[in-house]
Amino acid sequence: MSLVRPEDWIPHGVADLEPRAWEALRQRERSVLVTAGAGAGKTEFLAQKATYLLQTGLCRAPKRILAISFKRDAARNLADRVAKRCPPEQARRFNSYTFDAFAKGLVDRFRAAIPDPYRPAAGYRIVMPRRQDYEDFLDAQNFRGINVKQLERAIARARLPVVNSGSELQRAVAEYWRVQYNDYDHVQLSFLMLNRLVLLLLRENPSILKALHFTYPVLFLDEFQDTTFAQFQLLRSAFDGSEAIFTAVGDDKQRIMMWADAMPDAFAQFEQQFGAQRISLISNWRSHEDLVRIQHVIASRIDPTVEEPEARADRLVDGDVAAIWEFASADEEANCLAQWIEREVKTGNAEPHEVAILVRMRADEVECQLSPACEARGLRLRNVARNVGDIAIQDLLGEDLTKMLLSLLRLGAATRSPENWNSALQDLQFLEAVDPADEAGLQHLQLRLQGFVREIRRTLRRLDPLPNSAGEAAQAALDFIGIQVLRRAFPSYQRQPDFDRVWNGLVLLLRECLERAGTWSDALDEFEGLGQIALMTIHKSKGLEFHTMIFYGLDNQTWWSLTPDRMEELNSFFVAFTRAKQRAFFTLCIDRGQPLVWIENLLAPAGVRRVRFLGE
DNA sequence: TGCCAAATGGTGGGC
DNA sequence: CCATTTGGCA
Repeated sequence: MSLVRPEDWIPHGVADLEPRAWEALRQRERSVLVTAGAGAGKTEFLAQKATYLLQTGLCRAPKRILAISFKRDAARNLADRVAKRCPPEQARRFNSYTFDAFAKGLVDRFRAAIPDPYRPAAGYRIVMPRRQDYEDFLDAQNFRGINVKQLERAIARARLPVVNSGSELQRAVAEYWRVQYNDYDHVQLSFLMLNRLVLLLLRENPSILKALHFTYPVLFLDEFQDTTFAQFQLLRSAFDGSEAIFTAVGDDKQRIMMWADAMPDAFAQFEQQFGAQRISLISNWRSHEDLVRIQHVIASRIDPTVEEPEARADRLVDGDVAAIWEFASADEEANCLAQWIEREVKTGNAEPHEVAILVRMRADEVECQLSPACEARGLRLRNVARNVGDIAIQDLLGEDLTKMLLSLLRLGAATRSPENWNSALQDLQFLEAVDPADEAGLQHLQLRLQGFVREIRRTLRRLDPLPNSAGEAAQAALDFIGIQVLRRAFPSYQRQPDFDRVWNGLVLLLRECLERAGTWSDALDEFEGLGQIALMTIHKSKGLEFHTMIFYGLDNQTWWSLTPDRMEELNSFFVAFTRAKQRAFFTLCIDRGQPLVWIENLLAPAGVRRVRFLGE
């Protein structure tokens, strides 16, 4: 593989980088903290920098790049972008993990090196404790002066070994570890516990630390503003004292996870501990200049020193691009919103799935409030957080099982679908662990898939697209994969309850979709949320973008905490506003509460007005 | 058991 | 902020 000289390297898939992005890309002497507002392309920047380092040989085999994100989506997205630009032997050296996957990987690889009594049995299980589980523990162990938040924070900060003495909180943490290790063959570890185990592992094993330092001279950190104390500690314990160069990207104006233990000063800590140079990007590729101007008013309120971004997107709509819509009643609000969206769709301004309705909280209640009015106009609202059975729709859609079964069913519903054929073939190749170089093996898979497609087409023709057919259709696809094969390939489906949770949700949602769809193809579209208006909380919308963003409920009851001195709430408002590519609207209903006068005063000079919304 | 005052939750993610 | 739950006490 021939390498590109650094001075000859050019970006891939984008026209060019802004000058500051070039500076941050070429900085190899020290760590950089790339701060940038919404839509600046922070993730894309990381993908370009990875491509640069790999293609120029500045990161040369066997050295690797370690990229760490919070969400699986983000980690996968980053890996995909690099894989698209680099040949496989280079892309393989770009390791994109979530914090938790990275921690678990270390525990699994070096389990034997974890000192007693913390070394977990090989068959340990991952648990995701919910509030109730912590409460039950505190109840059972009679820790009465401790609440769930305190316990969780204490576990996140505890250094192993935990001494079972001293404060009640410390005793609770020690007791918690003991209880989780009670049945040694079925040790139950949460991700928080895995994090603490990694710290212990690295402290006790300098050789592992050395190996890490050797393998990963380059580190990327995505969404750095949301780093928790535990995660930051893990990074420090793993890479303090190494030569590793970090590239962290983030936006502290979008820091909205402090209530979930994110550090209040992650950027300052990073600059200090890792001697990082701060570089701010100024382009906004998402929103047009009229929106960017308004965004900057909010941004300046959050951080008076922030630079005004340069809008790099075109304005494609006429009329107001931002406003606060006032309604006389909640019913009028629902009807007018549905009517407004219906008109937008009819006039071709925006597709339903390009419109998002965002809420502060309680998306389920808002769904009940808005859904009937939407349905009455033939619009569908998808509340991504809604549970089907025991799993949220958005989680269900992210599951490997769902993705595989969906492409198989798609093959049965469509006459020709090269896209789904390829993804089904890839899934099959992974499931059966067939080597990409094994021509005969691949040939065999193709034949098997061909046979299946014939069969599933027959099945779907025989089964009417009605709710009662959901189970049988899904089962047919699952049988093709084979449940044993699936479980071998995906450890997360080995436990029956874990598999059932996904399976039941899948069948339930498919059944629901078949209630309103006329064909299998429509039902699968409905399943994926095609042509539906997305409804979600601001937190879930982070990182996403929509043609038109409508925030439901800009009143002092929904936003009880949006006061001039509560910074994190203003950040939330900023995140909501900056999801919009073309237009951002906010609804206010006197039924529900009073206007937020200080917010209106802030936005008024930027031309955002409160208007009494009238339907036609 | 019933009453009233005080506390609490609400926004999330991870193999 | 406010609806709901919890806790103390009679």
